[in-house]
Amino acid sequence: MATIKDVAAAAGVSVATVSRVVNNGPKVSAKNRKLVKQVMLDLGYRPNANARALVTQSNRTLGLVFSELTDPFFATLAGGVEKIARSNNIQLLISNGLVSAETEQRAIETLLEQRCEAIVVHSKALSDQTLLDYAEAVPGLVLINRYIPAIAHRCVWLDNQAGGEAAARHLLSLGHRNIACITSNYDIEDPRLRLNGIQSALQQQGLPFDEQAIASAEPNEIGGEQAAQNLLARGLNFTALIVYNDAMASGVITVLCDNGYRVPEDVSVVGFDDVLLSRYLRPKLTTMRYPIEMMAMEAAEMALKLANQEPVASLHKYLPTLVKRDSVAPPKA
Amino acid sequence: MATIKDVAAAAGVSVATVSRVVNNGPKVSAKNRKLVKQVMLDLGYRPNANARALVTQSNRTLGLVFSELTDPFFATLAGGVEKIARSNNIQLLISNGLVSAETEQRAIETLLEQRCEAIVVHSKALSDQTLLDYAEAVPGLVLINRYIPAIAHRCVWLDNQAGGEAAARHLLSLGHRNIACITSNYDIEDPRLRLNGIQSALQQQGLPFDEQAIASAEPNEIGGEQAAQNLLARGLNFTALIVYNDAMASGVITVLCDNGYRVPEDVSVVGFDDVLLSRYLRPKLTTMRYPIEMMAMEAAEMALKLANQEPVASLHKYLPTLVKRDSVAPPKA
DNA sequence: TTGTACGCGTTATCAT
DNA sequence: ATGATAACGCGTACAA
Repeated sequence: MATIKDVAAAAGVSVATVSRVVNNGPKVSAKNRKLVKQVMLDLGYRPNANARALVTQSNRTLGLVFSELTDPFFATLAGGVEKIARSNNIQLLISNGLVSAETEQRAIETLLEQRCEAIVVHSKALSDQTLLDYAEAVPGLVLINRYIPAIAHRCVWLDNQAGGEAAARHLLSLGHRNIACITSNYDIEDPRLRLNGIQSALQQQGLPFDEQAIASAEPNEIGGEQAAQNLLARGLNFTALIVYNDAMASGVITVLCDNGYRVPEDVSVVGFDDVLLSRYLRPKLTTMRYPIEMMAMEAAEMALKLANQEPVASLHKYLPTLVKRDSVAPPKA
Repeated sequence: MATIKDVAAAAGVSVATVSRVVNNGPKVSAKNRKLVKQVMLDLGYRPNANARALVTQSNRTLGLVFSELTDPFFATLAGGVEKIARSNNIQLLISNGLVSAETEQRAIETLLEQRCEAIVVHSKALSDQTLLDYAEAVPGLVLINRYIPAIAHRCVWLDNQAGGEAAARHLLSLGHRNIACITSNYDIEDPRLRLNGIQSALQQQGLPFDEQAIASAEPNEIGGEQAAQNLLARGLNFTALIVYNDAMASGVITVLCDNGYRVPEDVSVVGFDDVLLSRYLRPKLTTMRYPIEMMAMEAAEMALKLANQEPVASLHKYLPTLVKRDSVAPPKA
């Protein structure tokens, strides 16, 4: 590919002049400017972003560490980050952290080697300390879906406990007293926090929280089916089900229907995330909205600001909100 | 951030030696190798990928031009590309082409400035000629979901016409004679080709293709709802519906049910794409599977090979296959 | 085994 | 207004 030297030679000017017209620099004669532009076109010249990054010490690139593009939740997250990158004319570099601490770390390292100015990290496997170290070393690094008090202003996170509590409260207010839970078996804090929230809402009503009424599985449709089957097999009496996420809820509803339970007449179901899917399900899913796109956009904006030495707010906590649709009803008398 | 010089100085060796240990070069004493590695850790040294790209003339980066991460179809596409990039230890650079020719072109240009060795392009707006020019200029560029005969070996595409035909054939074989269509109003060739396929299947049975039985709208759930309403409003008799994609089909089913039609007892519905959603719908959607992830993976692999001067097969055409689920049944007698 | 020095494509400084 | 030229951080041929 043609370099700036080639252009300079072909146009009979110096590289300095070419550089000026490339960057719309001020001091260059109209005649030369036109000439150089023509030569650039003829040669198919495109400035080399790598060389440029080297000398300017900034490559206008935003890195994103996260796991699965195929998962609608993460796709929405990535979409939010991409929007901000685009509107700022910044390139988006994506690095997959999968689920293990090792790959997450390697993903961050790769981004650092690329000298991304800003980085948005979704990490569940890395320790607080490791993340703290990175945050200290990289000004433009922000955490999404994770809260570490020492760097609270660099974290964009959701109050999972409040979410669990709100879901349970809603059911309680309708009169439900036998509430079962289906949760994720991933060893991260999100499921625990949501469960805590549920428990807390129950306790405030003086109701017990039966450990037997909790089933866990992989946080996807299949997992939802399995967990629902396990729950049914225990022969419990429940009129409502709080499910870890919408994907699981979908599987849950399927199993419920297959076993002759009507949703919501016999069993109410509440999901979590408010992923696109929840609007397509029948009945349409009542769920806790996880404003992940908005959060991702804020995270990206913060990362850009921080990379640019600009200040950011000190708290970026989001609250899930209840989206009432058709999968919840009062319990039968 | 520490440079190779800093490390060299701190370790009391030359930059050449440091470079050797960084790249696991052969000729360096065990003592020095260990020493340098330690110093790198102490200083938090990370090789600068930009500088490296400059001198090696390759930056191990794969670019992807496409539109909407949030759309499950495109997310799956991106996921496929990402998989290949990851397994080859290559960075993924994402550039949004939105829908316009101008932005698509700018997206490609940006990727070229980054000197991506390989590029996968999903373009609907750019002209054949423009794409041809890029393909000629960039050896590692491949097109996905687009077929340009002159560079057939650089295209990974789906036979949309065959898809439409197969969908129609399936319904015909079940005895349906009144088939209506809901299509996308985007001005790209895919909807036209699918319609052609349907028409062809009908003609082979000596059946007419009623232009009145076609409704078009935006290719999403809302569009599906609108198109279905329009179709119903025309008071046509149809026992089956071929819909442009699964998202639209979802809206279609909703409207159908709301109007007292049962799916599939009263009306059969066939979707297109076999997006995750289709398995969650009730009834589960019968649809034409668009093997987009596989196609994306092949496109990415091809791009990498071509960038590496390796040969690739001459044809990469995919056929949509029928996925029978629960939204299709024979017409009532 | 180790070090020196050049070049990769740019930008930016300083003369002219 | 224009042109040399010194960085930027790194890989590597060549010399030692």
